[in-house]
Amino acid sequence: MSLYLYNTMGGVKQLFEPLVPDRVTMYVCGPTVYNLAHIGNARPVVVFDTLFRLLQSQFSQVTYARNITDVEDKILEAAKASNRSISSITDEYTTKYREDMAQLNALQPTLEPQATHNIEPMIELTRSLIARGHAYESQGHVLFAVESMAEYGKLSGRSLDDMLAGARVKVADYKRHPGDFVLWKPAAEEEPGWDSPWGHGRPGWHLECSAMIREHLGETIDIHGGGRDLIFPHHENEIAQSCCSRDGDYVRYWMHNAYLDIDGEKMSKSLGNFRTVRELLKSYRGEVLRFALLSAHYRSPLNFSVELLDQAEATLSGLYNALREVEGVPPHSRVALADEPFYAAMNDDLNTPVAIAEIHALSKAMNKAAPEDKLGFKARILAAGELLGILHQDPRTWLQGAAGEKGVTAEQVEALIEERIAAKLARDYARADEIRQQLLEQGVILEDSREGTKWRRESTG
RNA sequence: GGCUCGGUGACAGAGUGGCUAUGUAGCGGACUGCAACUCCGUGUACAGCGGUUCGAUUCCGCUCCGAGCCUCCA
Repeated sequence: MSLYLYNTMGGVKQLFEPLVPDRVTMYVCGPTVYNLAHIGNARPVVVFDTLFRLLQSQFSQVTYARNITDVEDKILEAAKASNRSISSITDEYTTKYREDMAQLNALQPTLEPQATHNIEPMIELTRSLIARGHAYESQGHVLFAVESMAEYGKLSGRSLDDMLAGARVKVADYKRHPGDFVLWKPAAEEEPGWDSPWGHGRPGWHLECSAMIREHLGETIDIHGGGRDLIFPHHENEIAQSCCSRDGDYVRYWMHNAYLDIDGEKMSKSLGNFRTVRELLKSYRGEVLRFALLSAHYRSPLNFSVELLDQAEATLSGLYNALREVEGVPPHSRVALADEPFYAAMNDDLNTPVAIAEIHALSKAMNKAAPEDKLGFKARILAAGELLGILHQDPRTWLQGAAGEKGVTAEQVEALIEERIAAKLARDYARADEIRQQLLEQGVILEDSREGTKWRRESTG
């Protein structure tokens, strides 16, 4: 089964082949830890976690790094505004970030390098850029000279002329060219900083990724991912830094996810139209959020709304309901992934909507299958779910433990079911219906079957 | 202004030059004591106008609308 990925560099789907056979290196831009992650920030996490799972299913050694940016102007501002130390802020939000992403069933990356622990490689990188004539020092800053790189702008498909034409930024007087960007900047006495050949200072935004990739993953990596909005300038500048500091490739496959829209507008911190993951987890289980994020292809914008989450929850419950009907856990027999339609969809540039549709097809087939065949379908559904990071819970737990769990307890429900069974045996259908109605008002749905009465909580938003 | 990317049925969302995407919701039927679940069926969906073609939602052009990047942002 061949994996095809859309490469932003070049703009076409390509067959994915790691540089070193059976060994994959992937780096994804992680959070700047100065506040809570919003659901838009969670999209790349879920998308690349899913890719991580897919890669692990076919390559024996997959190294996945996701950085933590713990030095940045926003953090300094946050510290100043709240009168707290930098580290107390970055520690708090690093922890919360990990907690939130774990709720989305995102696996821990292989590595989580932190910027402040990798200053030396950044200084080294800067030094080599100066030595090779691609960077210069000016008024305490070290800047990358974009004109020194013939291919600058290749990833984002823009030329220096285009950028100048649209320049809305006032150009700092220490820049030779308006497009030059900061590698190292001076820090005021009271600001955090590190000693460098260019004085007390701190790194520019783009520097850490280039330096940490080289430090932890190597000169050339296979996959680099992040949100679309990072294409320019962030990733463009990373390429400039890394490619100009030595010879050779930097990243072989660039992948970028589209963002979440709210009312047709991008969800973003600056627009203020965001919902934090932490807030949403109060109303929806992490699996619902994850499923919702996977319901659109990663390169398409996704309309985010309460309706989307409610639909996601209803859909998941339908699948869990089908799984509950099939008693027993499939043996750990290998599902032949290569033969599975859902696997083919995943290998087609991570086409999760189609993969999900294939799970529905399996679910439907399982419902109609002869009893002895059902377990086989269940195994295939669970294998598909595992690849997507969903359907990993016990169906009963899922169905009976909906978010909130307000109202009646499981024990009360069971007791009422007993009473209702007795009423039914006595042909007291009025009482039986009364109990059903009473439970329904508490958000509990009963399902009678030959094997007895099952129940589940209604999906709620 | 420069550079990109989109407009699919109530909602979400794939995909394709001619064949049911899929799901949620709705409607009809089977099943059920009644329900639920499940199954079966169901909706003049592809922004508009031209063009290419035997045939276009799918290719090309134009128009309208929307979004993104160019400045911190997943």
